[in-house]
Amino acid sequence: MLSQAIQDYLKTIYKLEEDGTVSTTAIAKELNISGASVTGMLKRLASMKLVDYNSYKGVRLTNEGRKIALEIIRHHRLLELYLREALGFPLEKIHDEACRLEHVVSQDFLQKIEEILGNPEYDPHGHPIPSKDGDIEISNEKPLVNFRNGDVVIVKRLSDHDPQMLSYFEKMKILPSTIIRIVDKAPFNGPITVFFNGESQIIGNEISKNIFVELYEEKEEN
Amino acid sequence: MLSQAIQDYLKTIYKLEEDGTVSTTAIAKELNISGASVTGMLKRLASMKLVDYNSYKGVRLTNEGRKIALEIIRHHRLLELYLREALGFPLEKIHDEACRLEHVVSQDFLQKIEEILGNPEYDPHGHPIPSKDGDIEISNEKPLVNFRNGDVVIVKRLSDHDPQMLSYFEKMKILPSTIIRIVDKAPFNGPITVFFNGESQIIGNEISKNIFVELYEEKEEN
DNA sequence: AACAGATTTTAGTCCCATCTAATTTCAAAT
DNA sequence: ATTTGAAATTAGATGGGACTAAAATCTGTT
Repeated sequence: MLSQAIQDYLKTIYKLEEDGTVSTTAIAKELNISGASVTGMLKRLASMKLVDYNSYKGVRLTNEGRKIALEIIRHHRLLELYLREALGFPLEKIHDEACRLEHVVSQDFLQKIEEILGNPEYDPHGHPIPSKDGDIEISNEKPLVNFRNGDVVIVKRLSDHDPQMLSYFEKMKILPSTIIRIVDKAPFNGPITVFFNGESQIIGNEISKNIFVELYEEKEEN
Repeated sequence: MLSQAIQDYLKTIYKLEEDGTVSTTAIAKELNISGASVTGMLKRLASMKLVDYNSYKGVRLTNEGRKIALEIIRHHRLLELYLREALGFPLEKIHDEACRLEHVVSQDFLQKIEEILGNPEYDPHGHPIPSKDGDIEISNEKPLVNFRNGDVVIVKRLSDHDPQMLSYFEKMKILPSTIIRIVDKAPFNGPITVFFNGESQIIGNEISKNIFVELYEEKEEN
């Protein structure tokens, strides 16, 4: 069994990898540890063939490393959903709890909750849940702020970095599947007036960068 | 936060404490580690005021140490019950899973599952669940083997050390609350014929030492 | 081409929790 | 009272994973 520390490194590298190779400093920041510690661990991970590492040039996951990262992410997202659906956790508390549980739950446990949840595809923030084999949907939603007046969009995913922001989303009832019409974007990166759930709301420009949406295609009645 | 190792030591010492002070070797056996390691840790625990420790004379929990041990045991037993009741785990698998989860679940998590379980008093093996303040029922049931022909007893608790035995109990439907009549004890520590759930069964002498029961007092109809 | 500043790595330390081997202490029996 | 065998402790080592301080490397700018 890989240590919790190693699992956390792999998970972090996976998340950061969207922007090409991953720098020592980026990992250090994400995990709140010193750069020197990261260098040390990257060498270990490289010797275990979990990452490809070149001094001063950053790091990438190997296939093996990615597989493990996705396994942990699978645990995390299933747990988040279970905490929310079965235990009624508020959105802003699920992340931390899942971060601790993800390293210790057994396959039996995961199988049970997956069944109970009905083989879900997305976690409560809208992230896709990797399959047992490590397949994961590639999603390409964009931040709300990128869209234009009059656009009607559907929320696909919320950024989950800031618990307070999540708490705000929950209070506002801005959640995955929410359908939003952009009424007005104030100039100079000002607030955005939107319409959803039957009323107008104003949301800040910064926050709107953390709501990831797609253009909403009206479905035909059947 | 105390390390998982420390939590495990305290839990183990608590369990062994029924027989007065606890020896280094007993702890070592229980945790599957060397005696030398235990001596080292006992010194640390003593310096943290979690145990009273005298070289060569064994160890006892302080009140503070006992409080923490009971907290962990509370986690463990609530989790065992939840795994069984809510997730349908088989009896023999709940212990290991709970051992891993008990160190990482939050108070929020425990509160939720306690609610869902309806503030239970016993875990699936029949052990009392400590309260939040660390109060725990003192129970005084005796092994089935101690009773005599004709006695009618109620199962209070099953020994949870051997998963295979638990699996056997489950298959036999010998569980806490089961009412058993002792029909015949074969001589020379032979097997015991018992009657319960409408049929006779024969159980081995060894196994009967792991079923803890009390004399059953017939309740009046009301 | 060389320098400045940021990034990264090296060198050396620390703490936790374990280990083995060697030694000490205890307690029971002669 | 001495011996002896078990139990416990000490001594010293190891690996994991973090740290700080110092040195090395990279990159962008002049």
